[in-house]
Amino acid sequence: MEISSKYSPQATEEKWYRHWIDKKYFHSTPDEREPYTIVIPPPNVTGVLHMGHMLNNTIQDVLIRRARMQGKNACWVPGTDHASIATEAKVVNKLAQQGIKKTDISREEFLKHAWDWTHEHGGIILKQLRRLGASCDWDRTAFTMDEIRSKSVVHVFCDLYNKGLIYRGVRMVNWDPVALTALSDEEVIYKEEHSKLYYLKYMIEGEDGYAVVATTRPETIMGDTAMCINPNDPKNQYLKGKKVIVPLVGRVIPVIEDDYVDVEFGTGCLKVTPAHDVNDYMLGDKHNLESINIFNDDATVSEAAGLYVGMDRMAVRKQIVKDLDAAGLLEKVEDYNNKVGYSERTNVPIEPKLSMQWFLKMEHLAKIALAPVESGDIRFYPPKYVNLYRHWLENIKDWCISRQLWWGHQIPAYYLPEGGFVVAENIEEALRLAKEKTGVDFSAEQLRQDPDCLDTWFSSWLWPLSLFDGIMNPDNEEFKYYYPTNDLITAPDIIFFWVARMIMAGEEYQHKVPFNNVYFTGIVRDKRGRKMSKSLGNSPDPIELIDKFGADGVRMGMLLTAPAGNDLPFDESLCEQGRNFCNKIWNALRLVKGWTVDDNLSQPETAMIASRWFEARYNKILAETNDNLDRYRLSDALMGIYKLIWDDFCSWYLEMVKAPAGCSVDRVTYNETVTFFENLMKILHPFMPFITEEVWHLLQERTDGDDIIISQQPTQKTVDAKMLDMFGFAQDVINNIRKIRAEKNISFRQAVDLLVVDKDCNVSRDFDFVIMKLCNVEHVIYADEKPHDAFGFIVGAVEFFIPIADAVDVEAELKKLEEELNYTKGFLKSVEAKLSNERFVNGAPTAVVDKERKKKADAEAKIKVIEEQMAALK
RNA sequence: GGAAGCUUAGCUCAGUUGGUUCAGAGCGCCUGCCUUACAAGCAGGAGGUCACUGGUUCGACCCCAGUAGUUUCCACCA
Repeated sequence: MEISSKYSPQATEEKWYRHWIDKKYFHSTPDEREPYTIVIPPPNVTGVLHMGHMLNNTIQDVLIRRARMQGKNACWVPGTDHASIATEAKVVNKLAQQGIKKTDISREEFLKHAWDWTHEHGGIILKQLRRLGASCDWDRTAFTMDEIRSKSVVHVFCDLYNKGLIYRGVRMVNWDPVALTALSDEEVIYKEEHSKLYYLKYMIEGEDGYAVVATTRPETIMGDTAMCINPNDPKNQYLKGKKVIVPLVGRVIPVIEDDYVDVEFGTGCLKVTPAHDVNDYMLGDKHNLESINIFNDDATVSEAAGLYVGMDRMAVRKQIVKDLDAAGLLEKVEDYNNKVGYSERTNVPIEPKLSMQWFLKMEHLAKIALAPVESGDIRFYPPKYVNLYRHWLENIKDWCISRQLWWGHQIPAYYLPEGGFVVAENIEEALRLAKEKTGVDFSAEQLRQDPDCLDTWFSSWLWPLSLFDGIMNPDNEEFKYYYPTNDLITAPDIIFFWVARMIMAGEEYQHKVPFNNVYFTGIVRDKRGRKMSKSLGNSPDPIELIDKFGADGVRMGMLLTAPAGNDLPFDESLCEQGRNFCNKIWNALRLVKGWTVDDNLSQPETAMIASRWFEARYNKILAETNDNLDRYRLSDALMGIYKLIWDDFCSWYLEMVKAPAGCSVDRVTYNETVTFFENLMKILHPFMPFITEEVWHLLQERTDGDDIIISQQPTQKTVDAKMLDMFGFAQDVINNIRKIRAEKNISFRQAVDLLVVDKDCNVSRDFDFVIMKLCNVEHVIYADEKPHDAFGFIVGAVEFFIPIADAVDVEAELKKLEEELNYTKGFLKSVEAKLSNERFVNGAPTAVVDKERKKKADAEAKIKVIEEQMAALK
């Protein structure tokens, strides 16, 4: 059979993915098997695949494929998230390009545009995941705004409202002046900035003097309604009871006292702007101050300010500084580093704003979410995130869940014509409640639904429940079968946004955890350690990578350096390594497929030994692999398999069993080799699904449905440790011979003899044929005497020589032996020191002491051999 | 300001209750090879005071304390 010397992934990958889909291998329905469930962290519906998704979904696919091959009913549910702010922003932009302003069209018209956009761009990312080989149950693809999920969200809102956990009120919230919506605390990112600290003069009313206030935001003085000092501040006692004049504005404001003010900062005088700062708001509340909102929603100056009306806040800052300076009211300006909150989505500075919003009380939910993580019902990998999680929950504030957006789940609150509101899952129910509340019959038109929609995460947090319709229909068979899910694979930056809240929802609605294990991936960075981002342009296109290296190659590249929770410095060369590995496997296949089998041949001794050894080696690595996977150590598991295939199978086993050029191989060896190969492909399959399926089918004719993806993982057998030990000795011998060949420039083609001086008959002769084959040794001769012209080496306490007619450099040989002698003597000394130490012999466990005694005996034997050899050379 | 993590070979990282010759792996690097599966390969090789200082112990990469560097999270005083 002609097989190309290079593995070509493109055709293979497409072929097998289609085959798996046709066979419905990804599809799961409840049955008597143990379920294994993963729900995908839903990507933004209009997003495109980036390296973070690649990592995350590769890991999920490894776990799901392994579970499938363990005989579990594996179900990986895919879906997308409507991503309220992000998607709405995209639609607004698109409309703007067409000259349409959001404010000029109705909610219904806008939503139609949004749905069009969603249908046009939605799901691209899910198609891209297919290229990666993701074995999601596509029949179950869900969307956070589809019917079941939407109903679930509305139901949960009403339920929590009825439980008294959701309330509406005026609070200081984080306002995004570009997206024109409130945000939750989690959506604000603080960035360090080099800014200025401005010292402004506030004239004291009725006096000549003035007080100086230090501020980073001079543009907010139009909203000042007080100056605050610390009552215990000696340097500002003179201001007590006074009134001061806001510069430029001319408004007279009182000096209030509060020990909130830091005496050390600036001048100890604080301007109080209750409408535009969280702490000032608190002060204003406490001291009954007036609150003047000087900004419009888009952060331009409002009429209420009286000055600079209509200008943007940043422009005002520049202008007002000039004006203050011109008026002699600016004392000085200092450089200052502070942190400014930015909107996670639109990347503009947040404006604290007083507004009417909906909130979810968190005290109760935080409490029920902490318990399962503390108790270990949910395990975090790596566990360091437990601390982070606990700290957040213990300091949590109420969750602002309303957004002034249209793309999302509209808040199911209905306002009555004469004030007041009812919360209901639908309009009929709302009408009923309205009548119950007021005694009046209203028509649907008379009720006005709250125009705001809910935070995207208010739907995401129900994901593991709502995917199986567990909110609306909690008794259904599917939900009972698949929930709780097993593993959640996600990035640590959404531990609060998503992970914590899913646990809350799971506990609140099922009194059950939504998943048992959470695997936190690292963040994919570039070679220089920078986070991959669109703006930096340092993120490779995953699809191009797959085109270049194959999906299996890229998967391996992602996994090789990705222990849980560690950042991943991504480098294309990792994918190259993955591609090379595919090629290695491919060539091993070419070798085996090139063999002709002769049924009349009996199995050579070398092959017999090789087979026994590889069986042992394989079982050892299989045990390690299973252990690694059980502990979510995917990189280590993959590396173990990589070395098992490349080093043990290809470099050792195949070299041992392959017949000389032109000769046939016996039936037993052939069959054993194919079986080994198959088993290797099975344990590799979860990591590299395509090439393993291809090789599986090329190794043997398969009946319909005999596919590796649904095969069972090999069972683990006991490891023949003695065999591994003995073979290790033979490997030592072989490596020594190769080293001598390399050092002495003896070509492999030139056959040599091997002389063994083994007085105590320590060494098993079973491996002689192996040594002969792998080192091109013509004769293995057991002798009592050392030859004269020979290069020697020692393994254990056995001497080996390669006689060479050419002169042996006695000096060099002696030097080599001398070094080995010194090393062994030094080693012996340290062992003897330990053994002569009474406290060691009495204190250490007997097993440890026995080991030391054995080390001593071995070293002594070796020293004796070396000394004899040196004497002979002299 | 508070908290947590990290520091082992040129790079990325293992090292699971202190005890095998325990100082490791992969990649990279160097040397020699187109040996009839594979140059995307084969064989061999070199590289490290385990951040630093002190302590506990018969014995420390491992446990404790401190120092330095670094990363992340939380909070935020204008």
